[in-house]
Amino acid sequence: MDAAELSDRHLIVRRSLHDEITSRLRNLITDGDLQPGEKVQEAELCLRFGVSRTPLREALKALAAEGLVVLQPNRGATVARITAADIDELFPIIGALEALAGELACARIGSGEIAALRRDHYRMVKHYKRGEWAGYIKLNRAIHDAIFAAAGNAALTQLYQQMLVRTHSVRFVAKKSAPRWQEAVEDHEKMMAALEKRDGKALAKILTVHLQHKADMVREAMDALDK
Amino acid sequence: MDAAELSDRHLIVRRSLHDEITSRLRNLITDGDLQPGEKVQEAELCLRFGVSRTPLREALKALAAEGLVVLQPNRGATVARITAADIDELFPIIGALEALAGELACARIGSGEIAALRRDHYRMVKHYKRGEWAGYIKLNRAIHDAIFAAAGNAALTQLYQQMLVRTHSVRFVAKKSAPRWQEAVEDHEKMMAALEKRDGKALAKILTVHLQHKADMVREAMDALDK
DNA sequence: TGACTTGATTTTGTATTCATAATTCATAAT
DNA sequence: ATTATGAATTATGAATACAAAATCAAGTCA
Repeated sequence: MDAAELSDRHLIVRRSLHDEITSRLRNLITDGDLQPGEKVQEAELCLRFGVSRTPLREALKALAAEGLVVLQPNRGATVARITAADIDELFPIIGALEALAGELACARIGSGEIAALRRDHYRMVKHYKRGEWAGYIKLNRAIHDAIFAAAGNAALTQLYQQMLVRTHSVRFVAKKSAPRWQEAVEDHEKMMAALEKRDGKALAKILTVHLQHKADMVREAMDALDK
Repeated sequence: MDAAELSDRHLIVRRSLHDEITSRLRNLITDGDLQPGEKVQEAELCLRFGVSRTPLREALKALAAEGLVVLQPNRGATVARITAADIDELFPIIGALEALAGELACARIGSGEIAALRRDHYRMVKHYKRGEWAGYIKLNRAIHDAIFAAAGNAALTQLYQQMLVRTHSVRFVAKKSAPRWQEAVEDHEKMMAALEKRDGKALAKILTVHLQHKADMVREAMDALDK
C-alpha cells in the first residue's frame, strides 16, 4: 500500500457507489457515448457498471437535478437535449458567471499567474495560426478555467462547470468557422489586455460579449445542421 | 372530474413519489422544520411521509445535487449549513444572476408590468414605514420574482430560486436593522427608477450593489449571533 | 389495407431484504 | 472518576423482489 492509498483510506475517499456511478454516467454523456435524446437503458448500464438498479437510479436523480437527464414518469430517463431556446437561455447565464469570475480574478490574481496565462494565450494563438483546433480548444478551456480558479469562488466554479456540462453537446459543434474563430481569438487578446491591467469591469464586459459571440457561433452551427 | 383534473391527468402531473418527496423535504428544510446541520432521519421521515426508504433516498440524492443537503458516506444525510465563507461565495453569484435578470427585464418588460411593479413597490414602502417586516418581505420577494419573470429566461429563474433556497437559512436572520433596512428600501427606489427608464445597465449595477448590501447585512447578523 | 383490441413482454417505480459500517451502551481497566 | 474495549443495536448502502405501467405484437374487424 503506497502513501496515497493510505492517506486515501484515512481521509475522505470512500465514495459511495451512487456517487461513482453519477460521475461515470456524466462522463458517458459528456463524451458522447450517450447522445442527447437517447434513452438511458437501466438494465444495460447496470450490466455495464456491474451494479444493481438502486445506485444507478440514484445517480439518475442526481443528474436530473443537474439538468443532464430528464426523467419522464413511468417512462424512464433520457439524455437532455439542448434546443435553440436553451442556447438563448444558458449562454447569457454562462456569460454572467464568466463576467463575475473575471471581475473577481482581476482583484485577486497574482502577477505570476497572469504571466502563466499570457504564455498559455500565446500557445493558444499559435495553435489558431496553425489551424490546430484540438490544441486550441484545450488551451482555450485551460484559460477560462484559470480565470475561475483565480476568482477563488468554489461555488461559482462549480456552477460554471455545471453549465458547461449542460451545454457540452453544442459547445463544439461549431468547429472552426474561420471568421468566428478569428473573432474568438480577438476576444481572448482583449481579455489578456484587461487582465494585465487588472481592469475587472473591462474584463467582465469582454467576457460577456465573448459568450454572446460563442452563442452566435453555436446558433449558426445549429442552423447549418438543421437545413 | 373537473376540467383541471382532466387536463392534469393528460398533461404532466403524475409526479413520481420521489419527486413529491423531494418537494416536501425541500419545504421542510426551507420552512426550518429541519434545521441546518441537523441529521436527516430516514426512518422517521419514511414514517412521516408513509413511503419506503427508496424514494426518500432518491430525493436526498437530488437535494444533495442542489446543495441543500450533504451526504456523508455511511453516515447519512444532514441539512447543509451555511457558513460565512458560503455567504461570500453565494451572494455575489446571486448578484450576478439578478443583474442579468434586470438587464434582460429592461429589454422585455411592458409598461403595464412596470406600473404593476411600481404599485408593489409603493405598497412595500408603506410596509417599511409602518415597520411591518413580514409584509415588507413578501412584497420584496414578489418584486424580485417579477423582475426574473420579466426577464423571460426560465433557466435563469430556476438557478436563482436554487440559490435562494440554498441561502434561505440566513436571508432573513437579519430581521430589521434600521439602517440596513433603509438602505434596502433606497436600493429598491433606485431599481424602480432604472426600470422605468428601461436602463438595463443601471439596473444591473444597482442590483449587484443591492446584493452586496444584503450580504453585508447577513454578515453583520451572523457576527451578532456568534458573539 | 389500416386502425383498433387485447394479451404477452418489458420496463419502471417502489418496497423489502440483506450485508456492512457506525453508533451506543455496558463493562472493565487504569 | 475517566477512559478504553467490545458486544448489542441501529442506520446505511446496495441488491433483490414485486406490483403497476408502458411498450410491443399478433390478431380482429371495419
